[in-house]
Amino acid sequence: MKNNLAPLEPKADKATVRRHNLSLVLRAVHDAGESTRAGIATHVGLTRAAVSSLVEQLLEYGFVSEWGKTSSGQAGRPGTVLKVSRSGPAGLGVEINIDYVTVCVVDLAGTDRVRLVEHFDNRGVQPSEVLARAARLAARAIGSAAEQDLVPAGVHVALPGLVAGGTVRQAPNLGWQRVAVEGLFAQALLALRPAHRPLPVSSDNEANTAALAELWYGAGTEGVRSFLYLTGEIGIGGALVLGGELLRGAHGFAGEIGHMVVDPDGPLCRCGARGCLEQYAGQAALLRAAGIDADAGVQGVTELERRARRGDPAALSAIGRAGRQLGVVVSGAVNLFDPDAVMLGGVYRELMDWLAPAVDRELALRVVSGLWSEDGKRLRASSSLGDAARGAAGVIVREVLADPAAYAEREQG
Amino acid sequence: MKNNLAPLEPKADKATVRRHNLSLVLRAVHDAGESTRAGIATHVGLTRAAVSSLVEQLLEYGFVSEWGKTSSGQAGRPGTVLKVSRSGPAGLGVEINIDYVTVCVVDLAGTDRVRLVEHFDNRGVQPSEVLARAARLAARAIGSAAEQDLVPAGVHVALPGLVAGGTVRQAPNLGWQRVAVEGLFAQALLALRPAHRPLPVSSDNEANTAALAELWYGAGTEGVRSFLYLTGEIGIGGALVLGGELLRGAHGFAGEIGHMVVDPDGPLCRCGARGCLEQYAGQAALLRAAGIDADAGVQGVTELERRARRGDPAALSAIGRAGRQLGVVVSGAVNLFDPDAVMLGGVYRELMDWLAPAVDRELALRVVSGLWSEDGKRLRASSSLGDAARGAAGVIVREVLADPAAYAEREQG
DNA sequence: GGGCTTTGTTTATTTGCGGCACAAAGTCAG
DNA sequence: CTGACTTTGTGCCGCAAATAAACAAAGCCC
Repeated sequence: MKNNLAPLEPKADKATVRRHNLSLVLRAVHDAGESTRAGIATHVGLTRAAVSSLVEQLLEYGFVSEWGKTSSGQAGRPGTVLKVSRSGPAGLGVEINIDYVTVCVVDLAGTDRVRLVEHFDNRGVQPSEVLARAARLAARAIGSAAEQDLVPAGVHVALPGLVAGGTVRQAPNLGWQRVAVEGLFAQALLALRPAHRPLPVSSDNEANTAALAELWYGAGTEGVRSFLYLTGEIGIGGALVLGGELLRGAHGFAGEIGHMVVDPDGPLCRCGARGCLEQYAGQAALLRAAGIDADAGVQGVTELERRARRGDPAALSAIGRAGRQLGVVVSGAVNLFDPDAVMLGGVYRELMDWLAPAVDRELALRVVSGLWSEDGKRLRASSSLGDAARGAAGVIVREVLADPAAYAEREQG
Repeated sequence: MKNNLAPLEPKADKATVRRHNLSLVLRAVHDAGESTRAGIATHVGLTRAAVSSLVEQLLEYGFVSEWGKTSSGQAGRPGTVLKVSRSGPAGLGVEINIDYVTVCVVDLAGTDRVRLVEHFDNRGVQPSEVLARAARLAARAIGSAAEQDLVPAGVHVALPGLVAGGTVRQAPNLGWQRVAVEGLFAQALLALRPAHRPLPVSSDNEANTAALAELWYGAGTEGVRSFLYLTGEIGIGGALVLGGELLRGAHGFAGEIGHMVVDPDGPLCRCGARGCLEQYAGQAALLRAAGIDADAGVQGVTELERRARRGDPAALSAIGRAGRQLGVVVSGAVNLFDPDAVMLGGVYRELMDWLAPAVDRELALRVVSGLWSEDGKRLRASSSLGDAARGAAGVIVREVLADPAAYAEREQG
């Protein structure tokens, strides 16, 4: 009777209703792209009067703006066009990766308004040094944003590693261990802008925010709200999106697909175990199998693609083998999670043409629900429109959209 | 901008608030076991006046009942004791399995009030025949419940197979394919009780409801709200619970762990693929490896346990090997899903003592977050208190608890 | 220009919670 | 035993936010 109590959600009252409907209307305006009070009212089921009142408040706070009248050839009085404001609150996303840092500012409508990239090999550099560098870039982005009347509501930092509770537990590719990123980044940013109010800082795994970018900004995946996202880089990152929500797991470490097992007695992995997927389908393994220098990095992958395109047998068989192993593991993940689609990102995107058939074959063979083969487009390359930085910025944007009242109170009160 | 729109949730108004708070108070009473209006008020954050009004309504509908006064030695006026009603709405759970059918009625407090089991080999029998048999048992259970003033609010049917949208897509162990269980069961039940209002019928995978039973009624797992549940039977069933919610996947087929891959070139599985976990750690494989007749069923497992207890080397090595393979696959699932715990049910429960060390070793080696070894109790045998039928009944109970107003309206209006 | 339609606002009404006061029913100190 | 104190549960009033209905505004169409 007292077992495994679900924590009770907070009570509801008038204020809750208002907050909820405020967010509802804002998101309706967001999703419609262009709409009127009356349109929103019929869409969300509120009366026109209620929507009017809510929109008035959203206008006041600067979340939406009016854009003249609808001049459609329809009968009746034309409505006032509502759009999500192109100025005001925005999201700031930071991606810290092996050899670059990307910072971007996304407005409420979801468009990328500022983007700064700095190439620099972060391996072996002191974390605080890297974070300070990222903070400088972020500060510049905030400046550019201000020129467009955009004010970041928060920063979300994405990193390649296990991150939870504001700290990087480990990031093997960066060589980091137990780094309090949120604190360090906030500190560095505050030092650069001492006059300003500190920006709320949050952090996440890079694969997670990349998956969210795919969800929110990806092209050609309309209606896909549950998918497994894989990104082949130095390591293999993964993330799970279920019903439009990121699956973070009990401690925030979900999605680590790179160390699922292909062969329990396979080659030793740097994680200490044997036969991890990374040793078969990771970038280094892929290049090595094709007879290319495994440390060649991005150039190596382009070279591999070139050879595959030429029909080089060694390249094709290397990709095919990796694809099969990838398919074996991914089919397991699909059996566990039953997603709508599997998206391949990172280096897999370039190799998709040769990789996909092998992966798909294993999926069709091994996915037990028998649903895999029924329609063809369930294995896809990830869209180029979403990257980890944009997803990170999107996290902030979604927070504002989910509770505009909270943001407004924070700013005003 | 118009990408992957999340469906907007319904608007909120006064009625929504009332429904929400009604459920909140009811669940608070449920969780506390015994409480007073004032206690609930401070716990959920509402005023005593509001709670009074809500409780009055819950009393009227029969969800809670008063049980005299608190006679604690505390100063102040004693409060009226509130408990979840032991009569009124209840949950009816039906588990249809290979060689038995279990039906049980669970009251709002979560106690098992009626339980009927019928042993019968359902393999190869016409689905409609099996469902009719189950419906007869269910009708008897409804009768017994009525004698205790319990009225089922709905039936939830659990089956060993892929079930979604009210139909069993396939249940290899029963030999079923595309059976519309909900419709057939509802029809059979209605035929037995023509005078009564038809009971809402829903259905689910048996592993899913077993996992929910573990969540709601299991012992010794307080605070564990995210776990991977495995049940070794003829096949290997699995389910994922995340933050107290069952993870069903995009089509309802999540949790199929039995066909994750141990060795891509391993023995052929009846699913058509090679090297599935089931071929290594399934009941048949386990018995065969230990030199016991694989068709011996439950007796075979008891025999295996006896031999293991005696120290029979063949038995121990068979279990150890299966444990290792199980551990390999489960570690992959843990990396992907990052649960709090892994629960082993079914035949694994009896073999836990010899199985667990091997499984745990692989987990400690392969779980990449490095969290596995930090505390010891993350691999557990599932509790004996929860079975699939009870979990199924619990699903109905939770529905009522989640929206008592809806239930009351359905009954009254 | 008058009828029709649609939009957005205004006004009155409803409803559910918060705040406060108060009666009820106990404990505790002397 | 009695009065001070504490805690519980319940009226009563006010407020906020949504609904309902009426109305003015601003276009189409004949």
